[in-house]
Amino acid sequence: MATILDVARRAQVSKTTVSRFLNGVGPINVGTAERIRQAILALNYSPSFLARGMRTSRTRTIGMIIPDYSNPFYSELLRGIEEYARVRGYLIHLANTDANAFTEYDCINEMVKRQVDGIVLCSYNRIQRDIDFLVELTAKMPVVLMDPLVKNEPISYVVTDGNTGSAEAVSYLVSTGRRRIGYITGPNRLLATHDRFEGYKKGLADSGIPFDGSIVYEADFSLRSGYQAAKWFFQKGLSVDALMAATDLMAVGAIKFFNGQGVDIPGRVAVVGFDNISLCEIIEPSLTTIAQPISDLGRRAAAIIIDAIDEKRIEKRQIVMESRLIIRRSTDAAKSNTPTFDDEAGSVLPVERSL
Amino acid sequence: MATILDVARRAQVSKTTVSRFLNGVGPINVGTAERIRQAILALNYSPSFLARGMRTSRTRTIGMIIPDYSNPFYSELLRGIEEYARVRGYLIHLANTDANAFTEYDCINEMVKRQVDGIVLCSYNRIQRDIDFLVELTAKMPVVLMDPLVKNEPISYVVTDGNTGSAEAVSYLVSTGRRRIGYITGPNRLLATHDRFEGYKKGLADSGIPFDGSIVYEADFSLRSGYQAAKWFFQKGLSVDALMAATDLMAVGAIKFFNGQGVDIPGRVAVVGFDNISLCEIIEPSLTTIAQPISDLGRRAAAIIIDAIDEKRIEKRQIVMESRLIIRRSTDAAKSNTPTFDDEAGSVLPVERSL
DNA sequence: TTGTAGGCGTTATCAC
DNA sequence: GTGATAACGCCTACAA
Repeated sequence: MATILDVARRAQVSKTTVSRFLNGVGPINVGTAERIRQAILALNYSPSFLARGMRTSRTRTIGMIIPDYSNPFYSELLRGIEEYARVRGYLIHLANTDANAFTEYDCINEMVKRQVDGIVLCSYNRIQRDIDFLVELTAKMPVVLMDPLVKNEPISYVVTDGNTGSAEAVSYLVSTGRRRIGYITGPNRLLATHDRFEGYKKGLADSGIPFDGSIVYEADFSLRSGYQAAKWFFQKGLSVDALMAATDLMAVGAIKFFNGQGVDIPGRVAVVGFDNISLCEIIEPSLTTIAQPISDLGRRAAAIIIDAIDEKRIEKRQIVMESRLIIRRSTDAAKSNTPTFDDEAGSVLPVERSL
Repeated sequence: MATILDVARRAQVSKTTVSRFLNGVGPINVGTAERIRQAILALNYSPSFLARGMRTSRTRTIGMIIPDYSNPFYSELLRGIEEYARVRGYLIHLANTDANAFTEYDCINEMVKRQVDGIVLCSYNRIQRDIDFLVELTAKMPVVLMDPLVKNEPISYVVTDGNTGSAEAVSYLVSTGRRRIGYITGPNRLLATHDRFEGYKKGLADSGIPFDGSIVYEADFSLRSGYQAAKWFFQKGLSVDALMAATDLMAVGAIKFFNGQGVDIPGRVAVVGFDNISLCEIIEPSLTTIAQPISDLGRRAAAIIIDAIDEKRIEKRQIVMESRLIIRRSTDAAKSNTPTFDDEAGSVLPVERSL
């Protein structure tokens, strides 16, 4: 590989000048610039990321840590991040934690050792020691969470408002005549879980329906756990006429169970998910859901990190995106099961708050 | 961050000795070693990847290039690669090409510039100029393809034998009384496509059924294209009693269409996919498929690269894994739609051939 | 068994 | 406008 020195020699200048040319700093004689350009072309030169990184301690790399490859939500998020990052000259380091707290810790450390410029963390891990660790980390490099962890901590995040959407979904269900609305919640330690659950309760309150903890099941976001949740409701006599789940994956699991038992959806029970992953249009009945602008979340997370680096200000930003109810067949028998093959749902206005 | 010099000073030795200690080369006095160990611990030192990379031109990074985030096949493959790589101290650089040849080329170049130690390429791109480019690349660093591109080129690959499995599936369909078996093929330029298609033809021949090109539809591996394929068959009068697709995603698309039209599966038409992604158990009817050991493919690809680096021999390896027919409801009404929540299908014996 | 010294390819700080 | 020169943190002959 050609080095900057090779270019310098060929253009008959010093490496300093070539470096200046490359980084666009300081004035350069137009003729000189042209000679350098030629030399670079002729030698097919491209600067060494390693050497650059060593000098600048910037690697043009973003670390992304996710808990579960099998959830298409993360694939979609990844897409948003990776596409945006690449356009701006960044590459992604990807690692999976299997929702394990120790692995998560290891992954973060590995990324830090690799000197990534920033980290997008989809954490499943929520004890105070880890929060402290993250706050400390945030002081050293941009970190963006895809779950707001704990309120009032000075950490950037990009999330979807799960409260409003969930409340809206409840109202919608009530408007279609449902009264006993069960809920499949996620891991209790996640704030996103709380948000959505609170929205569900708020929706009930808005409709004057008393909250009933006996029709709430705690699952773990996985398809399997959704399946088991549905089984639990079923074995209890299926006293609900609607079921909301904190994620699509769990809702799909529930539908699988109900389908297997011949429970009519939406006739006997309506089902509502959260996320709007592509699975919603594949499962039958197609799944009504509270849509997150998933790849947009990713793009914004990447933007926060890259802006922070490029503009050298590590300022915390907390972005809350709006959700949107998408009605499909699992709550409305008049809807079709046919996929639309649409691209991502239209734009939503984010609510942002700077720290 | 502490440097090797800090450690050296604290342990009262030279950087050389610390370096030796770190890399386990040359003899070191046991007492000295202990002092170094302490110093490293006390300073929370860890070597700079950048500096190391510069000296050794190794980054402990593997580049992975995939064509499509929305296909769970790649998520699963990624999982295999990433898990295996991490255990051996490697991290993944991930990039998506959207099945675009130019993007693919750019991605490869970006990875090379980043000095990844090897590349796992899921290519969608097959013109000779690119093959030459890859052969050339292979001389410089380990490259593993997940599609054998062109036969007889000295490039490593890890693939599943699509021929045998497809033939087997045809025999199976015939054994259940099917005679008119249509086929949804993939992009013509991919060898994996050919492989599976040839297997299909072989299966027909084995059963004494004449091949009929008029019931073959060329699609592009996407769900949408499978949907359209089914529509095409349907509009032609649905003269087939079975339909095989070169990927699960296309088969799922086809099922979606048939379900929408009220076409009975498997009664009116049986459907068979290829891959065994988790979607097979989510779609209804659940999808009979020719299973690839997906995450195993990933692990082996990663192993080839890491072995090549660690053992410093860039030897080409071509691994062909066996597939396995999994019968579900889309071909057999007696089967259930219930997901098994099994982990990956049992082990299969790979056939390997070294160059 | 350990230390000295040089260089990997950049960028940054000075001078000129 | 341009060029020496000194780091950045590590590995590796070569010496001792």
